[in-house]
This record gives sequence, structure tokens and C-alpha cells, in this order.
Amino acid sequence: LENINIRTFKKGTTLLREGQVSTLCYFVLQGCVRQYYLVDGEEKTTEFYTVGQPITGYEGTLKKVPSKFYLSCVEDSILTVGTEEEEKAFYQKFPQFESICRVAVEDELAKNQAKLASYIIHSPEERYLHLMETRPELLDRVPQHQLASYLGIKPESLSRIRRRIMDK
Amino acid sequence: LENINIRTFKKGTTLLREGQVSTLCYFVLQGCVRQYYLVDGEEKTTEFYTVGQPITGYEGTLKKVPSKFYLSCVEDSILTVGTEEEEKAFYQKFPQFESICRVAVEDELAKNQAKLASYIIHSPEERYLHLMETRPELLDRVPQHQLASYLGIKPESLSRIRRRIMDK
DNA sequence: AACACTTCTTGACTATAGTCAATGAACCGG
DNA sequence: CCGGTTCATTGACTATAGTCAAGAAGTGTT
Repeated sequence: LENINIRTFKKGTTLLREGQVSTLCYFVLQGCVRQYYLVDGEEKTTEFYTVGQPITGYEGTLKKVPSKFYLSCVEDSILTVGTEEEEKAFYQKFPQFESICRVAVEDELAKNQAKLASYIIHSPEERYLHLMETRPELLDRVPQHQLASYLGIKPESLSRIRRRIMDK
Repeated sequence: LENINIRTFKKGTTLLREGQVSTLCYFVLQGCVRQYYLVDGEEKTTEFYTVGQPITGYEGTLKKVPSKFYLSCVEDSILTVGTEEEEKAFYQKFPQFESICRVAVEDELAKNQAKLASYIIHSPEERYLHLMETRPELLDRVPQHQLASYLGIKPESLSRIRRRIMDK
């Protein structure tokens, strides 16, 4: 536990590029990391990782496949950085740790499933209201056009949704 | 491996109700199981599980929390049924199995993340076209209004999307 | 075969999101 | 402090999805 690799990254740092093969995994201690896809030259944000969230479970860590998305720091951020080898070594040293991890990953999966379901069920406006309730800090910390793509809409539409809500 | 519990379920059978606490997990050998939420009296389909897919990783299996969704058989289905106790016993008997499961769950998580991303990125029409490519069987096997809610739209809209595509 | 029931389609209309263009505000970097 | 860039808002217009209502086609049951 003593030799965990903790690093700080400047705002704007790209941790992972499309096409790059990475076996690293991170854990956010401070700051904010954004996951996005580049589609027709447009950035499509699909996740914001903030304090306490693991950045893991994606394809690359398992299959050594080129990444389809980018990871980049929205703010100056402090992250733990783990390699695949460290992980394996750790599992061998402490077998119970793999058990803990399995449960943690199952928990992540459950959250992710619920998130997908919530996305299918709700309208963009409802999604925005939901975000206001569950992650209000994000609204201040993240540029609005990134939030918009995270909600699956264009910046202009988010702007109008905000006005609609204000007017009520 | 010899005492796996395999059961068949009739079309329409409800495996799990909202509010019910379940620690069971399933694996689809044949047929199709649908996951859906009941929102304002309306069924919102969020997943179709078909052959080879595990029905697991949801909140209930971990935390013994009442389920927020339903699981029901779209067709006559053959499933393996596992209890939490069996799972634990199995892990103790064969510790490597937990390792295999951890990787499998990570894989499920990666798939689920990609799915959420794909949902955020694409329009309903694109999502329908994508479904035609990746799971064409579903289009025949599942009633259209269930497909519609799975795509996040109303049945009328799906009907119009289909016509738009035909006309081209 | 007749019936009820569900599902799918269509039409007319409304609401919301997308697009394109313009403006003003905020934010660097020199 | 200036000038350029990025970002957010607004307007006008288009495209697509939602809503409500009607009807047609299909399904299953008796």
C-alpha cells in the first residue's frame, strides 16, 4: 500500500488519445477528468470523473485494444496511476484484494447499468435537472458545451433548456 | 459444474418485480429476457438479454436492495439460475474462478460503458440502424413498442423512422 | 368463424432539438 | 491594455419527436 503512484496533471493534459493502447488505470483524488469521443471532428463527452471515482473497466485495460476515446483533465487533477503489472502483482500478494475488486467492479457495473437506464428513460431536460440534483458541482466546473454533449444535445439546446427552467 | 440449475420459463413469466429483493443471477441459454422500468404506468425497456448473455451485476445481487425494475421473458426461455450462496461456495472451492469472474465483470462493464457512450453520441434513427446491424434478430423477435422504448422514443416515432429508412 | 385485444400505422398538431448565423461576454497571451 | 479566441446566448428556420385520436392488421381464445 505504501508505493502507490500518485501524480498531478495540469488542466488540459490528455491522459489517453484515440488509437492509443493503454493498460493504465486511474483513481481521482482531486480535480476532474473527462472522457470523450471524436466524431466527425466533434467532441462527444460521455463521462466526467471526479473525486472518488475510478477510471477503469474500459476495453483497453483488458484486451490491449486501441482506445476509441480520449481522457483529458478538465482541471488540474491529482490521480493515482496503476499499471496492469502492479495490479496483478497485488492480486498475487493479497488474494482477498481480487475479491474486493470483483465486488467493486460489480458495483461499478450496477451503477453504469442504472445510468444507461436513466438515460433511456428521461428527456434531455429531465437529464439536466437530474444532474443539478446529483452532481451540482459539475455545472460550475465544466464548460457548458461539454455538459451539453454529455446530455446528448447541442450547446444551443442546453442554453434554451436552462432558460426554460429559469422562466418557470 | 455438474449441479448447475437449469430451468425453462414460459413466455411472459416475470422473473423479478419492482420492489422485490433478489439475489439470483441468470445466464441465457435460449430465448429472450427483457428488463424494464415502470414509469408513470409506462413500461420503459432498458435491456434485452439473449443467448450467451449473463443477467447480473445489478444492484440487488450486491446490496440486497429492492429492485427498481422488472425482468420478464419475451419468449419461452431456458436460463441457468444461480444463487448468491452457490456463487460464494463456488469461489471458495475454486479461487481461480473468482479471478475469471472479475475479468468477465470488467468486460461487461467495458461493454456497458461503450453502450452508454454510443447512446449519448447517436440519434434515435442512428440507434435503430445500429441495432439492425448488431442485433438484427431482435427486430423480429420483439414487439415494436418495446423496441421503441429501448431506443428511447415512442412507438409512433419508431414507425416513422422505419418508413423514413424504407423510403430512401 | 367471431370476438376481443394488442400492435402497428397514419394524420394533424404541438413541442423540442438541430442548424446556421450573428452578437456579446469571458478568457487568455502577448 | 489590447486583440484574438473561445464560449454562451439569441433569432429565424428546419427537422424530428411527442401527443392525441382513429383506424387497420394481426393474434389468440373460445
